[in-house]
Amino acid sequence: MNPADLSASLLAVVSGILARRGSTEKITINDVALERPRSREHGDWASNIAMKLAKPLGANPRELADEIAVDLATVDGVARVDVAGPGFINITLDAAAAGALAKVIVEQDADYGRGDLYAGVTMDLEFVSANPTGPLHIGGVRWAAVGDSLARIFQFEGGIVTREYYFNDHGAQIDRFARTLLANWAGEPTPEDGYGGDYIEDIVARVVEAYPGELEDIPTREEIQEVFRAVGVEFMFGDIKKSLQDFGVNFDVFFHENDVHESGAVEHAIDRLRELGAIYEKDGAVWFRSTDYGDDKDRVVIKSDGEYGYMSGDLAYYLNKRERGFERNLIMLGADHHGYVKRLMAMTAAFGDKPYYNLEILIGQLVNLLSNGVAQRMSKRAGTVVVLEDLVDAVGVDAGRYALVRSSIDSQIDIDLDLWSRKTSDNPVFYVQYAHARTRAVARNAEASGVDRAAFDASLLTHESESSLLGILAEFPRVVRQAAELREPHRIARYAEELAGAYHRWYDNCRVTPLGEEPITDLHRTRLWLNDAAGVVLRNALGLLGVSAPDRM
RNA sequence: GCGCCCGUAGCUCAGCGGAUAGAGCAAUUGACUACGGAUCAAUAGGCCGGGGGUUCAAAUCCCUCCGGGCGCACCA
Repeated sequence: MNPADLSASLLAVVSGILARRGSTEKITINDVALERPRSREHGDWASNIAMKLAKPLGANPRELADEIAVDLATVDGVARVDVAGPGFINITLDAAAAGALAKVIVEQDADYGRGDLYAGVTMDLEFVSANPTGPLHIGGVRWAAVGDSLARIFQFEGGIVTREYYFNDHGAQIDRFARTLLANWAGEPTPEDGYGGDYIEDIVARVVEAYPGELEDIPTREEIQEVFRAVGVEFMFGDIKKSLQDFGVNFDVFFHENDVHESGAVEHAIDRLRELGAIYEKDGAVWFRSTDYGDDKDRVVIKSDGEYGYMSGDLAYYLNKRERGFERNLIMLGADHHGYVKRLMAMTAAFGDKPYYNLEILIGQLVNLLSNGVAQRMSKRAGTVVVLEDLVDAVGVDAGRYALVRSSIDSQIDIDLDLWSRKTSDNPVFYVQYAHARTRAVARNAEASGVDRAAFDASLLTHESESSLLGILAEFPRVVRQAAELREPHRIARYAEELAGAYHRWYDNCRVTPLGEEPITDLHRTRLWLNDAAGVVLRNALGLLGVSAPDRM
């Protein structure tokens, strides 16, 4: 008996009552969704359907609840149904019905929790996309952790997911980067709009090293700068890729902005908008009439000097993604880019697509760094950069990823570097990982003392901590689905913590291996199933976060 | 001025229409001759930023004010 079965039973019961009352009120499976009560004394599952239906039926919610309760109590596997408060229906399953789940989970193993929310849907997730003008700073790292986790969640829900990095190797930022390298090489001061930071010197040295001849022999300054641009960007790009790989984030596509310009895709996109009547000319420039689609102001696509405006690249890139066949396109951006949302949605609508469906922009708040309790301002140009490697060096990949993915992206998060670099375990990731390691230790001990999974009798799982653990295990598929729908991976992390807590409590109360000379019984064997089920779900949850589930710590 | 996000326990943050608002850390107390004590049990700590409104029911939805962060170029 899982929540879906129970919902179906409840639906049948309520439909029967509606028919009996001669009501034309229509209800669906969504109306009878069960929730897990906060307090254990309210049973395993609760429904508020009676309160929802009371008004349209003109009925007293408590009486209606009583009526539902009587019928529901006859359902197989339901031990007790109580009506409480203003009309809550609290359902308690019998131990056998609730406990059967443990075996199901162990048998489904890595597939437990998998859903079909996005079955067969092509999805492109674009994230990080930092300019190759420096190492990955901490802000970009948040999206690496969150974006990769989201991709895993979508895949778990059946989505056909592409992880994509938009590599901006075209614009003025790259020119600034090249000029900075050139100036450093020539022993000149860093240009006013250039980049600071120790890595500049390093890159310069590597470019000099990599260049087959002598840079001094190149006749013009422009040509030398071009060498620094091409080779320097390549190095930077390689460094970023490697950092991400080491962080467990692997992109399927690295898309170069240059391609979009060189392939004629920009003209193609503008032509397309022109056909659709969304393009006009004014003051010698070419404009996209984005205000027709909800934007605050129209946007320049070709400047009066003939150069392409910034947005032209976005137009071409989006169209390119659609032409590559992606139904859903998600872009993750930092809060400093939230102003883009309207114009990108206007673009989506102008192309005849559905805003917030074919294109979604996820805006995440910035990460603050605290050092000695003082916020550090990050600036690439000033060189006060905290990069991915700093975080990994301080706390490791697992803790780093977990910490970044544990909070809602709507919240700014503070990362106290002093605290984190202490490597103490005041980070919940250890709590969760330890719970998993413990499930493995218990399984090892069970094997050593002769407890196996030859028997399974769910009716023996009667301890309070067992029904509590089972209730949480049952929720995993719903949590995954919700995390996918809301694009909120942090829900998985919070769930994992709750599960770890329930597991530790169960461990404290219920032994899998017998003590001393006690004989091995079916209770021990059945508990081994439950133990392993908890291990499976902890492992699956951590897997969705890109965090390892160690067997030993 | 306009726009987006946030204001919940000492700290970092969950909860986003339901029943007594939660977790981790920090504090106090207790449990190791019991499957790893990296654990567990207990105590203490909240006008859920302020004020209106909608609802049977609001931390959650709407309005407004206050406070904080980030944006509003023919820059990228």
